[in-house]
Amino acid sequence: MIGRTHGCGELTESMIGERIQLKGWAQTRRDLGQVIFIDLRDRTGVVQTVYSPELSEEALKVADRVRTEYVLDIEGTIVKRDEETINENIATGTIEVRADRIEILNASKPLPFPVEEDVEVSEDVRLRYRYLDLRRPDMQETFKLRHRTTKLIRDILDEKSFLELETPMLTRSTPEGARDYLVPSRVHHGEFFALPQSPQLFKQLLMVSGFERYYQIVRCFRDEDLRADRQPEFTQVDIEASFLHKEDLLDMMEEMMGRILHEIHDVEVPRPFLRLTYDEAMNRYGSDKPDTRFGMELVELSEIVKDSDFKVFRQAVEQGGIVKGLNVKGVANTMSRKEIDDLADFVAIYGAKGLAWLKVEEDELKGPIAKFFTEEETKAIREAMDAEPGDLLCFGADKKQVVFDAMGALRLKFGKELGLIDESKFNFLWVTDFPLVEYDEDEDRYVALHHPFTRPLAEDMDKLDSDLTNVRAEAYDLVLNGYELGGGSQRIYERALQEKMFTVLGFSEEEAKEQFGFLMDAFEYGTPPHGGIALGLDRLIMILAGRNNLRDTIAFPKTASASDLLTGAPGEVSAAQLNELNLAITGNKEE
RNA sequence: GGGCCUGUGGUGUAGCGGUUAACAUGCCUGCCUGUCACGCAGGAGAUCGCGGGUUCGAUUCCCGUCAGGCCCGCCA
Repeated sequence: MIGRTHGCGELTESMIGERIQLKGWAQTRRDLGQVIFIDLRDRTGVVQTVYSPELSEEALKVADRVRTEYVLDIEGTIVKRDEETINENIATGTIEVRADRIEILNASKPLPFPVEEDVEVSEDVRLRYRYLDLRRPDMQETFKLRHRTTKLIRDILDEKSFLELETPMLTRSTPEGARDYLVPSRVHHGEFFALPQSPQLFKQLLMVSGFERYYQIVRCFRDEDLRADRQPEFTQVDIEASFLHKEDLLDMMEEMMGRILHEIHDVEVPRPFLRLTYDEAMNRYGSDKPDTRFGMELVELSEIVKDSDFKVFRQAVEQGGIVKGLNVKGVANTMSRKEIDDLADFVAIYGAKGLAWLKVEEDELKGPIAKFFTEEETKAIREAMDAEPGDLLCFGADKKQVVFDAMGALRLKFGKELGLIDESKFNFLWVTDFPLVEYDEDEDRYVALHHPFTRPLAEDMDKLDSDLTNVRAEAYDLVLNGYELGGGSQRIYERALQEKMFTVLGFSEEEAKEQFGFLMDAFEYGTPPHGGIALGLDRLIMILAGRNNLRDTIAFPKTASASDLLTGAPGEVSAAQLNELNLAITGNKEE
């Protein structure tokens, strides 16, 4: 078979008169009887091809049989279009290909949905025919963008002397963190591998090995429920370095992000990135991944209202909780009473028992709770919240976490609904000084907020015994437009400290040894100080591509219920396969 | 595990307690030499996701279930 001389989208006016050969898909066919137009598409773009008796009777006959998405091989000559037949909607609109030979390389059944951009098709149909969905030009663009981004990341890390090293997919299940995807071992009766949640332990071991700078663009697996920005298998840019100060690492990441934004969107990201401590982020935005593309920050009101007659506020503070306000500018008179009341249902999702509110008027605050506040309290609230007539003041009063979650979500909801978010912005920031651990009520013990290998902040080291919940971690999260793009930390590299950490987390000495002994053993052989970060590549691409769903950045993603509609995975396996693995399926689905 | 939304020709939608289930697009046939969302004429294509209930009668109302989506829990 003869090749092609050009891509459809590569043809330009400078090639007029050239004889060329193209291969691609019939995007549309316009049959006018004695002249037929076929828009031919390949991954480079689209060009109009023409068939008529003057060019070739035979080619016209073949073109007559062509249907949408037939695969074609054509030969012809590039000609300039007449002025009045120019199509400004396509890049090659000033020229066309007069074809004298056309061969149908393969036919296509009528499509389940059109291969075009901006056509709404239900998600299940798209996923069932993913190979057609991926043919759509906007999807092709997303994956070209993904390629360019990963190539740039590789180039940058290579420049900085990082080695790309691979780590196992079949590894050991560890109790901390997300639920593992398990793989039964045939050789070892009753034993299982786990697919990696991340290559965390291996990359640390590579530091022990003296590679000093490692990276990997690597698949990770977490058997947890999905979200728009969460898939059970996803790709991480995994980075680890020895002898590199935290500041140098963060700076390098900022440079990387800056270069990506420059390359992909020709945007210059201001550096250094904003930094917020975890406490600051929570207090100002009610989130550890704040979207800073708009203001509307939460306002601390606990002090002002702690002695007020409004029992809900007073008691919240008395019981160790907080009161936060949110000033929603200028909506007091545009929102109906029902719309305001419905906000209570919204915050209830996050565990809030209700939502107090006040409308700001010229000389008073109006609303069901207004009567509870003294003149001084009212004045203080107005000042603290920068209240102006027409504003709607919303209040959350409860345990800290409930207030943060509810008010943070409310802030985001209004930000989106009121159009306060500048979609052209790329707001990066670092969140630092996370708590090292948090208390897990279900497990009745402390669990690592990041993971158990995260180094406590040096100045908090002495609080590990006395004041554990106030020990901060030397950890940092990278946030972009309200998405957690990645996170990392400086690691523990001494056996004693690692052992201490496991003790704090409630591990017995035996358990720690059994599950992480290999790591602690390694620490005894000259382990360098090290730290690293992992970026969610799919999320980065999602934001860069202006999508709001991770599925659009993964070629073959899973549905919200973690199945693959294209292949039908997961599926049952034969009794023979189970036998070989010494496995038996017990019970019913319902149980 | 829980909450909410959606499910009607291939696709996207409309609809309503009683209809010949509507529209657009796609598909098929015919006509057409400058279209580009080609046009024109004709045609085929739907047990209204599935099961049960209420009712004289259900695509429509109710319950359950399945599938897809979003969210909470979970997850870094």
